Amino acid sequence: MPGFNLNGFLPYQLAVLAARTSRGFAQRYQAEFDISIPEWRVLAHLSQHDAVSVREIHARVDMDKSKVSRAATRLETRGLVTKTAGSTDKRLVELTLTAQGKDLMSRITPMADDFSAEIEARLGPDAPAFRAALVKLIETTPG
Amino acid sequence: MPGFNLNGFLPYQLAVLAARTSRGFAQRYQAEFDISIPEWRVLAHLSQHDAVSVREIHARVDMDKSKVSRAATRLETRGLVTKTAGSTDKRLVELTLTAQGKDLMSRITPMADDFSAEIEARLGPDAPAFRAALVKLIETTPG
DNA sequence: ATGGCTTTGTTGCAGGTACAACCAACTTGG
DNA sequence: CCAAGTTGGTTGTACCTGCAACAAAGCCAT
Repeated sequence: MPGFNLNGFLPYQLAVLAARTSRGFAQRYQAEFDISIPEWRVLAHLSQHDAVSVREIHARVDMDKSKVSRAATRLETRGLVTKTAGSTDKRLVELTLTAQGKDLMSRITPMADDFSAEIEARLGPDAPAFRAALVKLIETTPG
Repeated sequence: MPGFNLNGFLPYQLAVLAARTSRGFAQRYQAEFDISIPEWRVLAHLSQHDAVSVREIHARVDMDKSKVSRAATRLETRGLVTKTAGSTDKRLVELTLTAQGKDLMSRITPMADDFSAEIEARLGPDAPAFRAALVKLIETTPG
C-alpha cells in the first residue's frame, strides 16, 4: 500500500534536478547564441585545453565519441573551431578555438558564472558541502 | 588562458552524475526485466497512487505528456498496467497496476533500495545533508 | 442548448542520441 | 617488411524525445 516512494529515490532526484538545471541554463544562452549543450561542452573544454583531439574530449567530458564528432563538425561549419589533421599522428584531429569562438566563450562565461552563483545562493551556507559531496560521488561513480 | 573550468561547473557536474547514476541503475533492472526509465517511473508512481491519470503523472513525475502516454501504452501491451476510461470524466484515463505489474514492482523495489543505499554509503555521514540540499534545490528550481 | 473556450490524451514529425559498423592510420611481432 | 591487431574518428541506423497539432470530452455564458 505505501508502495515505492519515487520522489525520495536518489537517482530520480538527481535526474530531475539535472534536467531542470540544464534546461534552465540552456534557455539563457540558446536565446542569444545558437548553441546546443554538446557544443557548449566542447567549446568550454577547448577554452582550457587548446589543440585537443576528439578522443581527449570524449574521455574528459563524458560524451560519446560520435556526439563529440558531430558537435565539432557543427562548430567548424559555424566558424567557431578549426579542425586540422594531427602532424605526427594523422588520425588525430586537432580542435582549436577560432577568434570568433574565443569571443563567444568570453561572452558565455559570465553567464555561466552567474548561473552557478544563483544556484549556490539558493543553498546558502550548505553550498560548499554540497559541491564537495557532488565531486565525491562523481569520482566514485564508474563512467 | 585559464579559460572556463567546465569540471567545476555545477550544471555540468549534476548532468554527469545523474547520467551515470541512471545508467547504472538501469543496467541492473533492464537485464532482468525489460523496462525503460520512463516505464519505471510510471510503475513506481502507480505503486503509490493507484487509479491515476496521465495528466497526474505528467505533473508529478517531471515527464512530458507524450512520454507518459507512450510509456503507459507499452506497459499496457505487456500486461503490467490497465488503461480504462474515466467514469465521470471520459477524457481521463485511469491507470492501474495489474497483479503482474505489482509483482514486478515488488521485485524491483529491493533493487532500488539497495542502489540508493550504496550511493549513500559512498557519502558516509554527509549523506543526509546531501539529500536535504538536493531536495531544497529541486523545490526551488522551476519546472 | 449551442457556440466557443479549455482540458486530456494521442499522434506526426523533426531532431538528437547511443551503439555498432566501418575506414584509415598507426603499431607490433615475427 | 608485412600481416594482424589497435586506435581515432566518422557515419549508418534504429530508437527516443520534445513540441506542436489534433480529436474528443467537458465547461460555461448567453
